[in-house]
Amino acid sequence: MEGRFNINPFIGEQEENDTTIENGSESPPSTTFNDMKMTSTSSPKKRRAMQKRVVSVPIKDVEGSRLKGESAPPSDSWAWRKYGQKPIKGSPYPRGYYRCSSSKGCPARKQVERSSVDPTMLVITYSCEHNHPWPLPSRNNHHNNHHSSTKPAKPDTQPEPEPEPEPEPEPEEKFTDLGDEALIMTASPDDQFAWFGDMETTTSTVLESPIFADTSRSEADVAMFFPMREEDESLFADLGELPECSVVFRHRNLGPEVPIC
DNA sequence: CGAGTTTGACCCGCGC
DNA sequence: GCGCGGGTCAAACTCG
Repeated sequence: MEGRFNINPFIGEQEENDTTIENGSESPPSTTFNDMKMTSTSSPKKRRAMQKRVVSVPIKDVEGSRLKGESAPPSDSWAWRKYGQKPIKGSPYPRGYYRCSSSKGCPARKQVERSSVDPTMLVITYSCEHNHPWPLPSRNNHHNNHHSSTKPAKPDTQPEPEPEPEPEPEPEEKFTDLGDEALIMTASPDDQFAWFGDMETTTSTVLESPIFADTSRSEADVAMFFPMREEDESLFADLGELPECSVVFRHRNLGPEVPIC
């Protein structure tokens, strides 16, 4: 685990605009850059609905993964390609923009910046088109294991932890049942998602999400998203607060992986 | 040579 | 209508 700090993109979420899209009923986005532009997070109006998840991670943990520089990306299982960086007003730290490079059409993106409030925390915002399922880290993505794509080179940029899965052709259907907002990702513990449990248990990851704030989420709700075995339950006991847009890790033998965006 | 990073410019939405 | 700020593009550069 050393070199890899896994930040869970599916934790903590913040939806900005879900009004435009309803379950993919909207015409399929061409997912082109132009499109993405429209989806940028700041404008809710015309921008394509994007699911956002904000994750705060103790930078320390990240650093741990980065043996060398202070910004070596916590290698997660996915490849992220940095496509921009900008100084953010009000924050002494720049924000890095990453795009999923694990697969071609991967719509997932993430923004990494150090919290201006708490410099020891790294705030990672994951975004994905509403229509798209969160990249599902399939077992096939092992290549990510060697955090390949992301070059370990970057010395002081931000970390990039995110599982970027392979964009499936028509994933929407998968989530339809789960609900537009529900993000359920399943993966075996030994898979890329292992980081999830790892992260939660070994790091004091802070989940920031409106949903969290809103304690209205009952355990029952959580249960819905975290159907797991007892052992798992205990493992994720602390995760009970995961928001609907979260990831559900299911053992392979328990059922198919179902990512929900 | 390919993949990823860096950096400046451009575009778009929002607030005043 | 204008300016600001955020987000993305794209060319150039670096590294394995």
